[in-house]
Amino acid sequence: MTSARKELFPLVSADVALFSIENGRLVVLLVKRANPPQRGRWALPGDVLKPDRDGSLEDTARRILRDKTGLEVPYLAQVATYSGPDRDPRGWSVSLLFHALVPVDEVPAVAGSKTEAVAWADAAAPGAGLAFDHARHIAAALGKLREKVERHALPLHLLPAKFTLTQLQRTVEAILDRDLEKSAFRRRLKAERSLVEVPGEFERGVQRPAQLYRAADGFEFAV
Amino acid sequence: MTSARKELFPLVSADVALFSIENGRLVVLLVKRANPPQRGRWALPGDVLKPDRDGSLEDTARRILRDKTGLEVPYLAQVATYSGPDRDPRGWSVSLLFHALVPVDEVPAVAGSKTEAVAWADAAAPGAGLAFDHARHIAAALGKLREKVERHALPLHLLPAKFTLTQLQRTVEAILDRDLEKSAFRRRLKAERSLVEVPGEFERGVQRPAQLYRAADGFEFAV
DNA sequence: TCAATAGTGTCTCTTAGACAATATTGA
DNA sequence: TCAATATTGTCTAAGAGACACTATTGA
Repeated sequence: MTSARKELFPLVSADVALFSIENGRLVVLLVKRANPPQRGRWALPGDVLKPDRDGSLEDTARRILRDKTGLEVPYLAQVATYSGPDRDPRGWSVSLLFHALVPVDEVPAVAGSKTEAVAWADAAAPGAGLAFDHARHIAAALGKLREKVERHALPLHLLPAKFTLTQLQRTVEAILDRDLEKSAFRRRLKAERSLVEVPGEFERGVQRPAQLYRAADGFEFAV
Repeated sequence: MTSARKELFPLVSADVALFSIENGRLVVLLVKRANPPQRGRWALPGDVLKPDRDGSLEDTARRILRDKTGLEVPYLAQVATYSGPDRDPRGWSVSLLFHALVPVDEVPAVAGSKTEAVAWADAAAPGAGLAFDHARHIAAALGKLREKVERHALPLHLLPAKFTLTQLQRTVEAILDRDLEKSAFRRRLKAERSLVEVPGEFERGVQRPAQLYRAADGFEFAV
């Protein structure tokens, strides 16, 4: 039976690269696998499709994140699909990779509150020894994220509801791993409609207060 | 058994939007379905994954094109994955959509040589009444193609091995559905390394001969 | 010579990068 | 007043669009 299944029906699953910002660094969520195969190794959160519970593979991805982190993510999108007989020791498999963004102010909640072992890893260098082909998955998910941001999509889903332009710039810099020119960056933002000022609200510090902004109504993380 | 399969194992398949140029128009290949479901309706060429024969879903896509058209396409890439319980009457299904390009000089061979009913349709208006969600698939595949070309990827796989700059420009215009400025277009090409002159070879007509070019070694259809 | 298209030159406009100058707060 | 950023302005360079001009062939 197992053999028959192997021959005729591939294993279908979803994996999620959940990104956030921690201390100004772009990080990705890993979980320590509690079950075989690859038990004990770090991996992206993932699970097999449950046709009786999931209305789509995107639903599968959302279910995975709910189960592992308790979060409803504000942004989730397909990155790529991987398939073949050798990716998973259980047999012919298809897995759909998603990437998702979670606001920086929810990061502590994720890392702290779970019984399962979860950890944030540097997105650009998640470490060696990951399960399956997940090192490649992370690289692909990051590549897709960078591609969008390079094309001027604003990763507002990584920020709190209200944020300063400098915070946004630091976030974009963390994703692209390079410094941006302040005045050019701000000029670009003004030309768009993605942001709106929150009138009269400022972030205060030991310096001139910074205007707070929020995402415009109907904002989407896309070009 | 069928019911058990429905519950536990989704149907996994691949569909391919094969694009080419016909009389200066961007066209996409449709086949008339010979078997249920949706028998007799026009659809993208597609088939279910055969785990015993396919090394990946990309292999499935190549096999589909080989079977329906006899062609080995020079370019094939993932567009998106669609999934859910209601897309296909046979039950929970996952289908991976690819787009592919075939050179304009192979178009007559495709349309003519097959026993199955195949036809080229206008890619931007493939007509009503397509099977499944394939109208949406075509739109998505075309959107992905346009996105790449907008980002300055050159669709050389749609052209013969040797081509003129005007032929290339017409091809890009067919994809984007708008006219381009000749001098700006050529300036852009010169700045890249994607093309090389074929020394001493020209396309002749009733006008000044046009220099022939070919894709540079290692050319890839990407940004 | 002319029609037809290949190929080039030049102007302008927009946008991005570099960098400097000014603004406003808490300490 | 000063340190520390926020915010704005200005110069320059690169690239894109518009448009016109020159080049070369067959008929």
